Amino acid sequence: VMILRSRFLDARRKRRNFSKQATEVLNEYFYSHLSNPYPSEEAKEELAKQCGITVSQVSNWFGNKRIRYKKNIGKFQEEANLYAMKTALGARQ
Amino acid sequence: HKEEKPELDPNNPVANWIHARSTRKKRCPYTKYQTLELEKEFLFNMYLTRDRRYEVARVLNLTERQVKIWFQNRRMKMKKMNKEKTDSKEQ
DNA sequence: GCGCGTCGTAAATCATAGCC
DNA sequence: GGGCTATGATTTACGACGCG
Repeated sequence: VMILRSRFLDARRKRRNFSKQATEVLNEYFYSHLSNPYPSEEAKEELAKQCGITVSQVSNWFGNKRIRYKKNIGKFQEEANLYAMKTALGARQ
Repeated sequence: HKEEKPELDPNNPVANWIHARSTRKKRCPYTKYQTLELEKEFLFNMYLTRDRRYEVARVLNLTERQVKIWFQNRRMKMKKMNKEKTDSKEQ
């Protein structure tokens, strides 16, 4: 009964945007691998775990991110700078 | 630290990414009728015979290649749905 | 080699969350 | 509340590679 109920609710649950922290993790990976933003299956599993989402959702996120970034690099410049700075600072410590 | 590199490069980092062929057909969403008929056929059998493929393509006004690829994609979708179902079941 | 299989993806499109 | 854009998911179409 619990299973049926949760499945019913899951099916009808509305999509939510990912948490700020999850988006943070995904963006960090994306911008620190900007020359080749194609995580391996293992990397996707690790990201999924860190973000509390599924591997499929990680794949969707990278697919969307790559195409949207490519379509309008200018729009993402500020974001790119932000994460580049963040990883630079992180690498220094 | 290292000399320059990957981030921040004002030059297009996208240049290295793989690109679709310019000859690729633009995606063309199928009609409700086409999709419904394809789903019915898929329910009947997940794999098409050559004759069946020809018939379906003719009736729905699609190419045999489109029908073949639709079935390939549909099988991948089913696989994904099954995986998600079993994944959520065991936890 | 051919022909059809899966796998991963690009790109367009869909659906709607969420902001102003 | 209503329009509008951002965002996550789904749908076509292929390239790469495998197998019989």
